[in-house]
Amino acid sequence: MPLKVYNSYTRQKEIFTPITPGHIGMYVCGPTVSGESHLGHARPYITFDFIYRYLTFKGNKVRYVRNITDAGHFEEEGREAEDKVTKKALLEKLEPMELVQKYTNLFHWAMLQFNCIEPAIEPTATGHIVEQLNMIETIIAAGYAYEVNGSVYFDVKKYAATHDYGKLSGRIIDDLLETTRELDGQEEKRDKADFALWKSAAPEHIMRWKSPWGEGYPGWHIECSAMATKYLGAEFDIHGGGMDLQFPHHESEIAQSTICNHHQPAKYWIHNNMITVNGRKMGKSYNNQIRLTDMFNGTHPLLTQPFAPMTIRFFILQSHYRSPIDFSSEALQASEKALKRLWEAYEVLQKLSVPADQAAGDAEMDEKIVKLVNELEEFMDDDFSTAKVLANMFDLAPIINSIKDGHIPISAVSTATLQLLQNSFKIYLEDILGLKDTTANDNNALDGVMQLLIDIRKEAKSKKDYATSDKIRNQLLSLGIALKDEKDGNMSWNIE
RNA sequence: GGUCCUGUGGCCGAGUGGCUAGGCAAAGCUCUGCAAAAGCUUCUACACCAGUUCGAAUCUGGUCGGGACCUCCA
Repeated sequence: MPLKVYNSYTRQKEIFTPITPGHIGMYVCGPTVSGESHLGHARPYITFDFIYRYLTFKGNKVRYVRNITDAGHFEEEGREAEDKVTKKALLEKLEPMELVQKYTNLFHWAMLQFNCIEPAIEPTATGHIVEQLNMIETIIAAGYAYEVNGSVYFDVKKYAATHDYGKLSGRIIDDLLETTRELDGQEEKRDKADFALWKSAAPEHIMRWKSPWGEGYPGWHIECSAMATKYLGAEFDIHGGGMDLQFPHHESEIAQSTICNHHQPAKYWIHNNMITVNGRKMGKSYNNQIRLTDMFNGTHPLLTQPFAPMTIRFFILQSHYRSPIDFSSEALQASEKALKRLWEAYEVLQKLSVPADQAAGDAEMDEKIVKLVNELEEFMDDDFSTAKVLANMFDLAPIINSIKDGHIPISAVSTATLQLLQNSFKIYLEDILGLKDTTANDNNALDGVMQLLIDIRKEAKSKKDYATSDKIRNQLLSLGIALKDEKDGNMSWNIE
């Protein structure tokens, strides 16, 4: 079955065909490490993580490149046209690279919490100044950029005369909002639509590099173009990022790369939608961000409790990546419970076993299971519909639990079907959706203690000493350990 | 102002013109010493108005509401 993806560039779902069969180049805009990641940042990285996982599952070798923006984008509208990283560094009295390192480490830690597979290459902007300078020189030589007072700007008007500037973002240059504010550097530009490739650095600016136009630092857009070209070539398969990057960032990347490489950089542009708070995009502009560390700790006025990284991942998976999701503590709570239920069914499933070569005793049930399982790939092939994948899994969960409870006899399903079900749950839940058990316990001592308590409680119950059995169960619960009596007289437990 | 997206049951959210999305919450039942869990059942909606169609949540037009981008932004 062919994979179909929605290409932002053509605004339609297309059959995905890698440029080189079996190999895929994917570039995703990474974080600007001038501050701590918030909930909104989690979405693209989780989204492109399951996309990466799925492409790999489909038998492709994927080179996943995600940059670290550590040079800081100049603030085009800022009074001082200061480098963002530098500005914060001064406030915190840290060396710029010290700050960059701190937030890079924090970012990596958060990605680990979310069970995101690390990219194959994670290039930094500061590590690719040479490549960026080369690219800028090529653009100047081609006549599409000009230098003013040590800064270099891309000539959008000239480019647009012969190229499709605005196609990706659906923009018409003449319709761009007229800004009335006096902006730094604005008067240097020949046209308000022009964007900076290189900015001359003021004397107090710490991050600076030598260039043919004097000391300065690179513009934001050029870094992605330079790194993507270096590691993935003039044309690669996928370029991803948040929808808010379509303009001007990705539009500008297209223009730069097209002039340098004579080619639109990416065959497929994939953009994830935003996470909103009370209907408003989470971000700097609205000052409504919830930092990831606050999510994990529950330390934010909007949170009623801490939320585990897997809960957040599951929350994101429950809606389609191109739909906006509105954050709320209630919605997260629902996700937490749903994930728990699904995961417990999954654990039950892995413990089921049937005799080899058993035929299906209930053909209808057997077929139903096979159908639900086979649809999983169909859904993922349809532009990564993770929400539908989960819906089918929730349809399968009661069947699994019923088999365990005996409401559905184990003889109803064939050996092949049970194995298919077990394998598929593992592949989709763990390998593709990237979920994992967060309550997993690998402490042998605790296991032993729990077994001891369960034995004592069993004994008490058999003597109808309910005072003792209830005491054990209640005390454990107050410690956050839930003990459940099962049908066969056994007891199971898990840490809440 | 320009470009675009969107309005689904108590809440969150899938939705390809005709077929129960799913989750959470709630209620009832079964199981159970009690509880929890689990299973079964119930609650069955598509902002409003008009149109196209045998048939529209799904297409078209309009009205009203919400949002994104046009500035750093995931």
